[in-house]
Amino acid sequence: MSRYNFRESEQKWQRVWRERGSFAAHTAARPKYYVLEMFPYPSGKLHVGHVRNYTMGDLVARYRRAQGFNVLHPMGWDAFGLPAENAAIAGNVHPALWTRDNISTMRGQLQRMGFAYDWSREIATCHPEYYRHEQKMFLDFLKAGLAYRKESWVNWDPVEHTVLANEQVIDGRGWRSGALVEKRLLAQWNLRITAFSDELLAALETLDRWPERVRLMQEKWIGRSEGARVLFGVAGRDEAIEVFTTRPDTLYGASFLALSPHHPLAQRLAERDPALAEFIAECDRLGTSEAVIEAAEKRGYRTPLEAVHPLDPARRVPVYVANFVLMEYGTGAIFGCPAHDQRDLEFARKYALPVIPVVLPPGADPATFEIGDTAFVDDGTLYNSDFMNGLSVPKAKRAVGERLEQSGRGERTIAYRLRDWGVSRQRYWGCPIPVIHCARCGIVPVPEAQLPVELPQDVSFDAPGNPLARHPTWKHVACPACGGAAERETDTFDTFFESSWYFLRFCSARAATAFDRAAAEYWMPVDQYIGGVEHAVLHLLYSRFFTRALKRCGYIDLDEPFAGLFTQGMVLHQTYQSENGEWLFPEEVQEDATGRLVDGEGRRVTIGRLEKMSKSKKNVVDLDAIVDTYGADTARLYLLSDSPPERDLEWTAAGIDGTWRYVNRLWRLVSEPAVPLPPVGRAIPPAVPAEIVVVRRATHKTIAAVTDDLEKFHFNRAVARIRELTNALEDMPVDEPAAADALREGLEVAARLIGPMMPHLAEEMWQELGHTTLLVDEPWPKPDPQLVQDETVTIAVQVNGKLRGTIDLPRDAANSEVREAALALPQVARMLAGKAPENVIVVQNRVANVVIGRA
RNA sequence: GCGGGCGUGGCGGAACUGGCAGACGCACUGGAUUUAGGUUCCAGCGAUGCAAAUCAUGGGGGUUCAAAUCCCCCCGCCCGCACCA
Repeated sequence: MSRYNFRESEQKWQRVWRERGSFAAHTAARPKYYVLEMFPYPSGKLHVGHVRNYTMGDLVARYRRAQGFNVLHPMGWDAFGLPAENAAIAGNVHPALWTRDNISTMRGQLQRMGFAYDWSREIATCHPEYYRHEQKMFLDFLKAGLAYRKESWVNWDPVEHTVLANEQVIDGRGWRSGALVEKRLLAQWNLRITAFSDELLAALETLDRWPERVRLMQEKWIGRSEGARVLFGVAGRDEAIEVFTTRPDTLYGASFLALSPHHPLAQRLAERDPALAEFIAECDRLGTSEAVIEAAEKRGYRTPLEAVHPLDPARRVPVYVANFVLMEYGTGAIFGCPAHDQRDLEFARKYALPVIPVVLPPGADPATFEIGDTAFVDDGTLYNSDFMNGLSVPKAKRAVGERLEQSGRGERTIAYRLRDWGVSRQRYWGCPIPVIHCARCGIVPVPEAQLPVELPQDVSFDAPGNPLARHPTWKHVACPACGGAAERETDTFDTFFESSWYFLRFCSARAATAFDRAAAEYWMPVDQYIGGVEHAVLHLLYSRFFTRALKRCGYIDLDEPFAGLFTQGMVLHQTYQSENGEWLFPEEVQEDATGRLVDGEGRRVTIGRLEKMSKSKKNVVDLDAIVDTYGADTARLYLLSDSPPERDLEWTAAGIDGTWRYVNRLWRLVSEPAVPLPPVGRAIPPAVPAEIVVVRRATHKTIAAVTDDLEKFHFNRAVARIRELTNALEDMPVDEPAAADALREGLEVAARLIGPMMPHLAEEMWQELGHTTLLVDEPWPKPDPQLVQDETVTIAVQVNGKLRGTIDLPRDAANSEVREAALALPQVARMLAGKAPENVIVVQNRVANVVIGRA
């Protein structure tokens, strides 16, 4: 029995496609389709998670191509980033070389998978030919007021002299140095994404081919909330504290004010109050991560200040500095109303502050209503609130807003959670920010003619700090304005900068400008973007902003870069640990004679949790080994078939084995057909036996179902349908007349349908079936409408909603006919016992429910 | 903490707009073929039960002729939280 020779076949077809330029995209009159997968960071080797992503993208690209679309399907490298620098520090290899080698490895792996990319458009963002254009964009943003410099807080590692990412801060210490992290204020470049807050929020509604959850996450991230700014006086001082609140209606329930540790007033007080300074320092040790801050125990420091209530000057409330108040949101100060906010309530209980209810729940008695452990946060009727008494919450908000505005003690306003995008990084391996600092002229943009500002090659990583800043000559330049001695900016861009416009570069990857406008206007927006849900907010929001910023600067007339988005799940694998707790690679684990899992030396191995594949836990599979053993197509089909694409997938050895067996079954069906096949192109006789019609129906139903499934990204279901068709073809009644014709029809359909998933095998099948064309150039099959619908349907018969039997009737039979047939079923008749049913509900072609009185 | 999501046999999952729960596969069991292993083929496979039947979609409640699907409460797990990409 022959096995499918994937080694020969995959190499052969990859060569044929390459030689024919099958996947090169050109602008054309045909309708375009731009398929894009989130490009990888070249971290070393391709990860199975990447392959899952690209397999889906390839399926879409090949499917749309077969449907006659002019498809653009490019690939490139998000090549700047921290890991290259870490490798340089750890392994004494230059980031550029490390990156180049990784790209070369990973490109080879992608090519082995047979993905239909237009390789002539490959880009790597670390090349000056790429990043020079974003330097120009930055200068344009600067002119347009979309880029500016401001001080912001960062995690500082005092040993390494570097800024740390939140993920590099572990329990308040630098991940490598172990030093206690400090917070520092640093002048940083920012992009004014908040200028587009409303637009970015409103346009989410237009993204109807985006997952609901991603739109929701972005909506919450932008976090528009209507509220008020309220001025509290400070007793005995000529000073005011401005707070932002979404609940100005609860102002009479205020029992304290809380300032962010970074609030200017808090900082000023700390200068003369060592205990407060120590409290602030403690808060700072939490780092900048919002998750850590919010999860930490809520703590406050009581300052000697008392705030004067804006609506009642006789009332005073204490002023705290609290670790949970963020300087970045609102005004960096809040008023606490414990009765109607859970966090405030916990704070009030802890520091024995009064809890004054001012909103009465519907039906509650004002004389007895009290707040226990739970704040009342819903709508109700205001009381204890002077002029607001008796109003509902929305009406009270309006009333207090007007009152504050009249008295000059505040105003209604809208706050966003969204903050401007800090793009400065104190790192070497990134795109240099093209400005020059001159002692006389201040900040001077690098003249466009001098772009790109290239990274110096000769840098060292053997000392702490940013190698760019330490470089002996690079930063020293003449000021373009006055000609005097000046210094380059040594910060580089956040790597999200590169990924915020790469989809535009792909439209004309070798253009002398950032992109050719006509090409971009032809290809954009991306019709189908595919990537991990972990990018749901940052990358996707930055790209949406960037596109708008480019529009404002006259680059392109486009608002939304991604018309369709699909977010796929992760690839998980079992973890294994040895007796001493070390992680083990899957291939280090075996079964012993008794079926227990052991390592190479026969020691007991414990099975850990199912987790995302990661190098640190060693629960990874080697892609090259998989492709060596099973071939690219088997890996591709397995990744598509085992789980719904949006859900996580567990990689198992048994799973890929099963897929490999199917690949061979499919190949045998074509290479060793049960009956000799008729020649290519012979028409199927008009009249064939009923047994053959059944198979032909299966074939055409499969076309319809698979097409529908692919449209809806139900790839696992599409694979199941094709397997059902294969089962039907294996059971072909070969002795019937025209069986061979129906078999050829079914096999050709199977090859076409499986083409986007297993392109090499499909091409091989197509050739084996006698075709001289390339399957990749064949159109997508269309089902015969006559053969898609069955003539009879099976209708479920229920009694009181419980299945009691089924009846076969012609499709679309009259309700009366269904009713009669249902009542005639012996099981039903028995339960009726001669009585008439109370009701019979008939759902066409589906169900008949006989309702019998239960009395 | 906040925001988002998920939960169906031993396992991955299927089930359209509320209409036959378990398609398709993995694993397993029995049988056939094979020198052996593997492959291949046939049959079985949610639970209890001889059967009739009953019970089953994380748990509890509700709406409905009918609920995996809609509503309320609870539990568990996963993802994101702004300098990882």
